[in-house]
Amino acid sequence: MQNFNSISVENFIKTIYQFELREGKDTRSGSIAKELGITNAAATDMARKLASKNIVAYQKYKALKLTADGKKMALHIVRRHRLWETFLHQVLGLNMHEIHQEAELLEHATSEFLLDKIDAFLGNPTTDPHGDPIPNKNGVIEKEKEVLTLSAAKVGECYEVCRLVGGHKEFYDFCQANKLTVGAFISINKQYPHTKMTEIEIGSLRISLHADLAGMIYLKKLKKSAEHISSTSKNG
Amino acid sequence: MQNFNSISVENFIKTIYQFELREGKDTRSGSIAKELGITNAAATDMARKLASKNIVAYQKYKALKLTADGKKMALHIVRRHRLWETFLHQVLGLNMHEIHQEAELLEHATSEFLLDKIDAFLGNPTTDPHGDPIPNKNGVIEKEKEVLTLSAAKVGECYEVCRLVGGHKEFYDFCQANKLTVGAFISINKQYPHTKMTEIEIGSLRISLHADLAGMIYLKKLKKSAEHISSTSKNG
DNA sequence: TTTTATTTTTAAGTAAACTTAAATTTAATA
DNA sequence: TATTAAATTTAAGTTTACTTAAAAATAAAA
Ligand SMILES: [Mn+2]
Ligand SMILES: [Mn+2]
Ligand SMILES: [Mn+2]
Ligand SMILES: [Mn+2]
Repeated sequence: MQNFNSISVENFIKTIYQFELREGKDTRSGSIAKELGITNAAATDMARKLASKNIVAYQKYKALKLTADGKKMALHIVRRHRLWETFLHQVLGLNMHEIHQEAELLEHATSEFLLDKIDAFLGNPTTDPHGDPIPNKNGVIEKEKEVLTLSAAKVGECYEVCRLVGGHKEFYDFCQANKLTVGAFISINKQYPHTKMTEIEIGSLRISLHADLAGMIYLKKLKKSAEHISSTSKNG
Repeated sequence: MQNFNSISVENFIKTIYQFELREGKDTRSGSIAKELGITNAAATDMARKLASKNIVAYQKYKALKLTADGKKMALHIVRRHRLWETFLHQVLGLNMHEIHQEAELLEHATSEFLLDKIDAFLGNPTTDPHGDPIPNKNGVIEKEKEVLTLSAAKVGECYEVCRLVGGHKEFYDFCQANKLTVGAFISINKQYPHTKMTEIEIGSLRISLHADLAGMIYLKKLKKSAEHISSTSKNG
């Protein structure tokens, strides 16, 4: 494609891409800086530099946006990240948090050649262990399905957990401890809008989650009945 | 152990370590610079910097030497490199040259945690696919066996190929094309000291190699007879 | 042992990726 | 709307890992 980008540049581009998608996150330079653990000044410098290379569409004081080129780059990095996550999970058995951490480094040290080998070895997977879609070799990614979070789910309905969008250890520890894994089946017992709590049932467990956590758990509605569900859970 | 070293520092330390071992290679700053593709001036800078951190024992105009600390660091990098090579070969089926290239990058992006997982997955291997020993977790490496190269082998004797010390694609391509793999059995037909050629027999093949290549192929003497050998070759 | 060639070091400078501190702009609030 | 607060940008400076060019030291050749 073009010459090679540094780790700092790759992380910067990837972060903008991810923040553009996730609601509740903006792509102002300050937010990107905070996520990357650098100062606002450094983020501005980087934004200006990438703008000169037509990777970022930069306007002073405005939110950062990727150009078409930038987005394509981001998708290639995301592909490396998610294929590594899938590989580390399936082959070496690392857990949700561990795969993320390791992939964060490996994504910057992986040739196209090696990536193809990993992809083929895994049988060209389309989602990673967190339920996130893996862009294909051309940078094409399955567009976000009409998903809803646990916070927005309807009382009485049954759902399948299809995505865990966290990133931090504590979140995944909580999910694992409560059998909230991708593919798990749950039903909604009650919503408490004022306190922002959701009470769910998973297997024989009944747990209450605050929106801070529930908003990171994405669901897919099921047709099946609740009774049927409890006996066919994929995970657990 | 200590804070983290950059990729440049890791490659520098590793190169000194490897050049210290390989005969025909010296560790003068110019040699290291050439190997790393940097200028002599840059190598001198790095040597002085690492000397200030007690990683390199540096004296002006003298060959570079690692301190005890430096050697320990080098062994940890070598461990990462060789475990990755083994993993890529055994799990993803990459060839001799490919594993080296990829490991050259991955070795700098691998946590102790992940390395332990890889090590355990492989069953704590002690040699990599090139026949090179893998240092253990504490940086202890099996000391070089009394090995001889193909150039120095005796006519009429039988040997097992135990190490391919090349590094460049063409060498490995040549070896693979001629069934010269680690574990292969060969016998020496003739030595031509003046032209520095060695004629060997491997299976039904009879090939002649110049010392430039033959010097990179290490052998272990066998007790078995040549007849027995041809029917029990591990590789091929 | 001179002279010459090679190697190494020093000096000065660059680019990337940061930092802190001050100036500017935008957003929020009284 | 005027004032204050928060975010962003600019300016200036640092560290790392290089570079080129000149000076100094070592090694090789005459
Ligand atoms: Mn990363
Ligand atoms: Mn993921
Ligand atoms: Mn390397
Ligand atoms: Mn090797």
